[in-house]
Amino acid sequence: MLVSFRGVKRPTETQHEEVGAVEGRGPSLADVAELAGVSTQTVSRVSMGLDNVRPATRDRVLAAMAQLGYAPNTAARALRYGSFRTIGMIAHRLARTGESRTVEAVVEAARTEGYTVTLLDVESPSSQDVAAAAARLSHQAIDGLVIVRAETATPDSLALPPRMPVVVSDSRFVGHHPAVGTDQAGGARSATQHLLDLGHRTVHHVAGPAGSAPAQVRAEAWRAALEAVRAVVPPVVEGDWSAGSGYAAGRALAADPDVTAIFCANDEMAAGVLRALHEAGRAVPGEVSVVGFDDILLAEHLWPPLTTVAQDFDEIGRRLVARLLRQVRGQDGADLHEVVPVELRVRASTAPPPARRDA
Amino acid sequence: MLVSFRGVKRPTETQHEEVGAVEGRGPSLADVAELAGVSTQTVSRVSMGLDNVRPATRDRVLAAMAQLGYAPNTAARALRYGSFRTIGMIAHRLARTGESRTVEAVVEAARTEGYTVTLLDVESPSSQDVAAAAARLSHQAIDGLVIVRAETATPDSLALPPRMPVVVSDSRFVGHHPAVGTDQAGGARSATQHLLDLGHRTVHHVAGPAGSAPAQVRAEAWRAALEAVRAVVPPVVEGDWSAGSGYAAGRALAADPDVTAIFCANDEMAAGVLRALHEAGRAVPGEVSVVGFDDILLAEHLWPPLTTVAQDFDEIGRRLVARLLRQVRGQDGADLHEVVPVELRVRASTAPPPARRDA
DNA sequence: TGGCGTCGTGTTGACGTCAACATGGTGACC
DNA sequence: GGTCACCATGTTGACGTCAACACGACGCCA
Repeated sequence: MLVSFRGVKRPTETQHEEVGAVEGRGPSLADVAELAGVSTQTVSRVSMGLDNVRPATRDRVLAAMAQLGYAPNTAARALRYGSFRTIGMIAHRLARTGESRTVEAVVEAARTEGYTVTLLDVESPSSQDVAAAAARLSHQAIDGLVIVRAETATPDSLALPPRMPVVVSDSRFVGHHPAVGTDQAGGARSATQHLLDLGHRTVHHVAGPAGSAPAQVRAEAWRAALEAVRAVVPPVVEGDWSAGSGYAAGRALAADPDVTAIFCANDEMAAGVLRALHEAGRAVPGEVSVVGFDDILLAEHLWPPLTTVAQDFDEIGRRLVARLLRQVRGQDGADLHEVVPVELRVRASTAPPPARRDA
Repeated sequence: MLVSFRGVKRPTETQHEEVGAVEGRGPSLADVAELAGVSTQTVSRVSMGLDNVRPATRDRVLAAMAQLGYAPNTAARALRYGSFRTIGMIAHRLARTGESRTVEAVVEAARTEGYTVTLLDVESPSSQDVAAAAARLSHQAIDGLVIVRAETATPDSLALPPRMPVVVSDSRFVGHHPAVGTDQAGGARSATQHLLDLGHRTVHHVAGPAGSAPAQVRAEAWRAALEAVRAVVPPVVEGDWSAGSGYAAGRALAADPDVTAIFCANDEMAAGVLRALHEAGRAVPGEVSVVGFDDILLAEHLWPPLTTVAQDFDEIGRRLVARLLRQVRGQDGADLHEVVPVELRVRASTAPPPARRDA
């Protein structure tokens, strides 16, 4: 776990080059102080905007700062304060909509708290990769860690640096760490119920990868909703969240004339399903209804506009940050799982099933 | 520009609490050294994995580290070395596809260089906001700065902290700072030419916001391609990159029976245009052809699959990071503008125009 | 057996900042 | 006119780490 920090070349010989030479470091308080003819402490006070400095002195210091191009050294401040005001965030495939929306929300929420976010993308959502990423980040300058969709099952909690505050979202680590997540089950249930309410006899499901906890929860809620009305539970078609996998699943489903309603575990896969249905010449929603999950920005502008379960990414981001910062401040240790409600957005991709041939 | 760094409470009174108490800081080299009965320097050597420590001593130190849960203090290391191995990145609306793809690519490229990325989202792409964000980041722990799509025109270069290496992408700051960008003009030209080659008499354009440099470049190249063949240059319909604005533009265009080909400045707006055309009952590509720009992950799964200009986000990310790190190492000062080539991906949304009524 | 290199480890100081305390000067009040 | 408070500013030390150097013990060779 202990990683060398080498490779940072720093000129040791060149003590004080001429003005204008490219130095490895910028000017320090001491440099400004010398130029302004005051002590470093006075410069520090000016730098922090304290008001117990005589205006004439302040002006002199500000002039010296400007001349030298002084900028405070963050490392020194962080060392002094013991905090970086930075949150680490681990995500997987962050260009995917759900992730990027969450990232944006967390960045935004962190900003309002005066924190910035350091990002790490892991190649796979496996426990090892996430743990390795966490270890890497722990060597970076962070005060806490947000882990988004660390999907693969893990036997235990993460091997994190001690004392590192953590909050997770939508992950297997729920139960081991404080968590904030979407109401996956409620969303899947209402999506399925919406289709049943429209008169569909049953609902097919294009699921996320088997190792993904949210995928499992969504599939389970879908199944439960069907069983609650004694509907037939068709076999699950498994995708990998990508539109391509949804397309593949959609081609299979489009070939089955009995399929009239499809609940997709996310909007990208729903887009693929829609394409497959179009290609097969099956009308949406005339012959087949489709529901997604996430409400990505494009959902409303797919064809037809997609009925979907909207996740409140902004709220999740806010709560993740709030929860983490409470830990950072030593106020929150409970491994609670907060659930953020979802909302079904009914658009044009769902309708009652076609008149039954055998009716 | 100088911002206070307050609000970080740190217990000054409590000197050395009992073991188990929640401390603001973790154990330091000194704590480990005391427990292991060695000097801090020896602990440091073990921590860095140097081999000039007797195995017995090393074991003792490692045991002490484990017992105390030691993790090296990044601030102190950064102060010592003068580097954080962290890149700052400023983006606007980063959940948008182009941005999130770039973010992902930069994060990935940075990782292979042993750097992590600190992210800052700005509310608007205006110069002030970007400058404010840069000032904020300069107080964070970064070695350099990547600015993505700082779109709004600016009279001058950014007011950045002195000595801060910067690289920009697709922005007005091109010319003032080293830049890496997509071949906007080439992409727009080939998109337009593709439609002309199919036999369309002219091509309509749904542009990005007027203040955006890439939007202007794309529009200008579209215009030039039309003028080169003496085609009529229809008025530009301006959007704001969002699918919703594309939808609005599409409704207007769909009402005009003379429109047979539309080049959209990005894929999201193209999705909105497609929806508007579908709603208006105009066949794509039978009556109207549509081309996008970006090749977002969903482009292939829109209906019909969208012909678009693919940006090589991974390559851009790699070059941005490489360029920035060269500056960080003091090897690169030229304000060159690197251009990354694009590729037209022809899919199903483009076809020859319908037979002319007046032919 | 003396000189010398090597190996393991300890000591010192510096990175830049800022809180706490110290100092000296000015003005107010009785 | 002396005491005291206050203000502007300076001095000291500590945050945690690590490079440079110091040092003692041991082994080798002449």
